[in-house]
Amino acid sequence: MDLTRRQKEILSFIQKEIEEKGISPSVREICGHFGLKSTSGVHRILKALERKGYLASAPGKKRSWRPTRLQGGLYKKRLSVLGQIAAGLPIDAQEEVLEELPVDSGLFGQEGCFGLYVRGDSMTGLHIKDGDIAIIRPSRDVEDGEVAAVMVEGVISEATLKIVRKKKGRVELHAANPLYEPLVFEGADAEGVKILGRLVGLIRRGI
Amino acid sequence: MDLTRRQKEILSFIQKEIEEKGISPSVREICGHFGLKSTSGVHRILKALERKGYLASAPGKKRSWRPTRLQGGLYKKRLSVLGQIAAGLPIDAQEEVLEELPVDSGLFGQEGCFGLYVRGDSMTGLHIKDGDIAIIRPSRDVEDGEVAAVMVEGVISEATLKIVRKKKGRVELHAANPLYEPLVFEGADAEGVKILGRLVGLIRRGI
DNA sequence: TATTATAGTGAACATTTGTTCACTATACAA
DNA sequence: TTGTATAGTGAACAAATGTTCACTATAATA
Repeated sequence: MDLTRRQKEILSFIQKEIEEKGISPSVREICGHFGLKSTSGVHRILKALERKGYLASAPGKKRSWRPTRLQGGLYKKRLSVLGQIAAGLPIDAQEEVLEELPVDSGLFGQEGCFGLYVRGDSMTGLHIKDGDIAIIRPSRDVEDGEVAAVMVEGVISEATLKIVRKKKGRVELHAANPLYEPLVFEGADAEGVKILGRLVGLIRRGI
Repeated sequence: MDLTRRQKEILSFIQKEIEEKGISPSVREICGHFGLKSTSGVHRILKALERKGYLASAPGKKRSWRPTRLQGGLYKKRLSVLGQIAAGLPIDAQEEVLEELPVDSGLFGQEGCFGLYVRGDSMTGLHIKDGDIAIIRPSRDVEDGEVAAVMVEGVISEATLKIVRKKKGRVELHAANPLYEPLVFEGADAEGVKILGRLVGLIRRGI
């Protein structure tokens, strides 16, 4: 019940194609990859792989040859989109993942980033639109003038994007839109400002 | 960006079929399941789901409609950034790849997309900044009013982002910035407008 | 030797299937 | 009202594709 060299080659080609492209190769595409000129030889090999239990197909249906065993693909670290973050919960709470984007989170400089759907028009001055996905790198603190995802205990119950301005003894949260007044926190109130992380990137889809 | 009821039904049917049977349903199988008698209506819905980023397909290939997310992340294809495209060269010329982003190009609805670095401020009205990476889906043509990467023979020697407006016998290329005058091409000149593809997404790094 | 399993070529067939075009209809908003 | 987005029907085209038949060739084995 062992596989011949050709059978192994074709089986692994099919696995690779499905992994890379998401659809199974046609018989002619398999021929092309191996420089073969006739489909019937490949078709016979597919039948052999089916008989030996490595492939399955829906007879007559296009691109239906596929492996029976799911190759346990270890996918790269993906980017989680956390829609709303309940107050007090740590960022790494996994229950809130709304979506996993097929993006290596290292794209934005460091792993461990996460995404937040942007709602509203408070950041249009920085060309961040409603519907965008803001990429946040977790951090307890940011520099003066940087954009951060923040929550304020008792005031803002979900994460919002703000420009953080630090003055002596107070913290100002500015929108990038003149229609919105800055929020100013002084003294003890400034302690309530919780910084979730710094804005490091943006993804926009469905334009 | 929301889905209609029909769109949700069809998306979830495709997900279920792939999960249960291992291959994507054909357009006619989708019709059959919902008791519809014509494929073109379903096809239009598939295109809508593609435009909204929920499905991807390999155009013309059988049974290639499949989810881009919320399902199995089998797709690892990366996104190539083509900085400048020399006039006359086909889009698929691989020599111009400036960078490979660790992003599944299916994130933006369809495989085969590529990126272009955005330079200048001509698209700030659409909140596209200098330094952004515009994600382009190759296409010979776009609908009136859509944003596209275009070249004009003898006038624009590298790809630029423009809003394409089609009138009778002429083509207008608008910037999304009142500082820039639209370019108007009439008659024979309109033939020189080469559309490289449609804007489908955006990535911003290093904020 | 004869037999068997495996591979490959070449041609052809019949379907499946994605895609498009031209209509119609409905709901909703400007 | 007009326009726009969404759905649906019906017909048709062109290409992709699985499958089969008839051949040849090579290596291993009884």
